[in-house]
Amino acid sequence: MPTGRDTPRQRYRNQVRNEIKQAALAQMGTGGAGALSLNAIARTLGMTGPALYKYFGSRDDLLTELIRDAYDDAAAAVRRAARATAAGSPRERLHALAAAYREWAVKAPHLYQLLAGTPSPTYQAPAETVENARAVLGPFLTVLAHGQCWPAAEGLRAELERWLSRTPAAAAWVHDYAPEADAATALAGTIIVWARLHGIVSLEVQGQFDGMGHRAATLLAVEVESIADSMQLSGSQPPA
Amino acid sequence: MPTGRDTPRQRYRNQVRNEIKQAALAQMGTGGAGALSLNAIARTLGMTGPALYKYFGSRDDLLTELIRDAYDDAAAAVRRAARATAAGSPRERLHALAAAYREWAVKAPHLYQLLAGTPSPTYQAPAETVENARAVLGPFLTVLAHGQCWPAAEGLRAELERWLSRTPAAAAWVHDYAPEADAATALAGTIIVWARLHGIVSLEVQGQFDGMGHRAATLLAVEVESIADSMQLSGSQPPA
DNA sequence: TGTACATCAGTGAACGCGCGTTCACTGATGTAC
DNA sequence: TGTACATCAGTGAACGCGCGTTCACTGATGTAC
Repeated sequence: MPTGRDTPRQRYRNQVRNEIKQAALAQMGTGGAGALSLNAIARTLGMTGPALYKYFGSRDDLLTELIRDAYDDAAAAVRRAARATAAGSPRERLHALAAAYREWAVKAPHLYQLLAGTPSPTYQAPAETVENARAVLGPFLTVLAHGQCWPAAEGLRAELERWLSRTPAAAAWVHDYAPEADAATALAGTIIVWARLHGIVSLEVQGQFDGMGHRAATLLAVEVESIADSMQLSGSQPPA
Repeated sequence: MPTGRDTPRQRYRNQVRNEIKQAALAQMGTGGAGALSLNAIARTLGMTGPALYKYFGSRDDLLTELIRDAYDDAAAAVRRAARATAAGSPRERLHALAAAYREWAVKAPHLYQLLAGTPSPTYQAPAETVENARAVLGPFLTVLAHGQCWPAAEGLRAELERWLSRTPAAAAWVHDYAPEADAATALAGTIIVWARLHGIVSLEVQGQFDGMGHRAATLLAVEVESIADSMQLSGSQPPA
């Protein structure tokens, strides 16, 4: 379907670009980190290796774009959950955001590995990455803006408060997503949720829970409920 | 120093084996997962590639041994902390175990990546791995044997209880480390601690906290204190 | 509508590279008598 | 103590492989008049 001023050639070009990316992800699915080979991708698309250079400047360019896409995709999934629960209680929303993040990762494990793992020996991630990660965590700030700090977390909160006062870009980010909140408290909660999410999801995606008798979703719900209790979020836990 | 019946040749052999492993780890430090090259290792030791085949059957054999060593090392670090705090309160001991695990990982990030990440495209981990992971987590079971389950975690506990009754090997493992305890409760707590530890440590080791204004140790202490509160462990938090 | 020209996707050959692994060998170290 | 033999660490050449990337090219698609 032509959109506006896209010429047929451009549409074809975009289509092939997407096929290349798709093949690249599939290939990383079986083989992990550094298993991305331009020649192998070309082969699965019925092309020869050099043809890919019409679409991407180099192997690293392709990798960079895949990582950017993955961040965008994750951020979109979280944002979607935030919109879908806009009318819910903070506690419900936190459960929804965390579940959305986990489900996104489980559905697209190759993408998750791209964000979570060190992708490749030689590859150096672009600085842009920080921005992208912030977009994923933003909605958590919004929800946790309704939370209180608790005694054991005061030390963490204090470190973050000092940092925010020294780092305008970070303060602006928090303010964007949680304008009314105590920034350091919302950020402390977000970091905790982030670490808990990452711990559970990365263990699950790497199959380390396979030999254990619990579901990752159950574990995640316990952990989200725990932080919601600590921060005294209002609302009740949604049914599983 | 010759130990018993070690001939000089065997001592030399062991020494070179260790030098190879050491070089392998250093190489994985700069380059991550699949960056392990026999030829490169040999070069740094002033040898030629084929010489390594006198010490290891193949590249995969070397990798397998490195992973086994890493697990042993991690387990030893945690065990050491458990012994050093044997007289302490459960809460103090839990902080000590978690801190020991994190410090081990931070001091030897290459080793940690070996346990945590998917090591290499082609490499398949041996089944032995589950045993090794259990040795690392064992001391946590012992300490958390003093904990209570809390309402939000009942669902997780129930899943684990069902699994333990179906899986004698797992039940035996828990019983070894926590003979007096409610096995499912101790295990639920251990899995939560494991996931929190892994989340924090892997984010730290991958440098994802670098752009943020808190120390990982502070975050870990908050998280350990949180689980200690949830499980009503006795004792007070040791000073940082 | 038809013709001349420009664009550009894709090919095939070639480059240099490093890899894991094998093999027959050299030469030093250790052992048996 | 000296000699004959076995062990074994390490070498150097060679194998086949796949990689990223370059280059000059062909041929189809699109554009301008």
